[in-house]
Amino acid sequence: MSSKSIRPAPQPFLAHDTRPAFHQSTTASVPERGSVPNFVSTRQSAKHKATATGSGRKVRLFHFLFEMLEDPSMAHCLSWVPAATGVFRFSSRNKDQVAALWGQKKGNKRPMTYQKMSRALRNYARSGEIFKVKKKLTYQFSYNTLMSLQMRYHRDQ
DNA sequence: CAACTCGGGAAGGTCA
DNA sequence: CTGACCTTCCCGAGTT
Repeated sequence: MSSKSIRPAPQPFLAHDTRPAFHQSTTASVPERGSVPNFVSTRQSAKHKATATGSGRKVRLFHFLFEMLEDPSMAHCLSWVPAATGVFRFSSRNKDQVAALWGQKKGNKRPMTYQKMSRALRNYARSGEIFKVKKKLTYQFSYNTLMSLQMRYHRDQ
């Protein structure tokens, strides 16, 4: 012991019964036949400056996932879990689609898969951005992460 | 039993 | 060069 993790272990903020108050999933049997998201062209503009107001960092995986979650056309891949703040779940069938898009955005050599992407997701538990919830293919943004994500999203929109 | 999902250790890459 | 942040591999274990 000692010399390991002196931190109080980050924790997810209680999943259940918190008011949604955010989205409002238009849950109504999402047609499984997805296709291509609306944006697609996520090319990187040579060099991203944005050294203005202290922003201008590389896009992180959780930023990307949040944007996917806000895009209705991606509902067949992942979506918010109703009545649970910051909780989202991947579609068992199309989870690799999200991963593939992430991989393309990053310009990886080999195609990204859910397996590999979830490895990165697991590391988020250590840094406290996202936690795994006991349900299959389900994760939860930490409260702080969710808040900053919403601010960035509405600001950059 | 097979297919999936989950959890990490470990090493490799990219970039500011 | 260094650290942050993944990416890729791999394998064991628990579920479905």
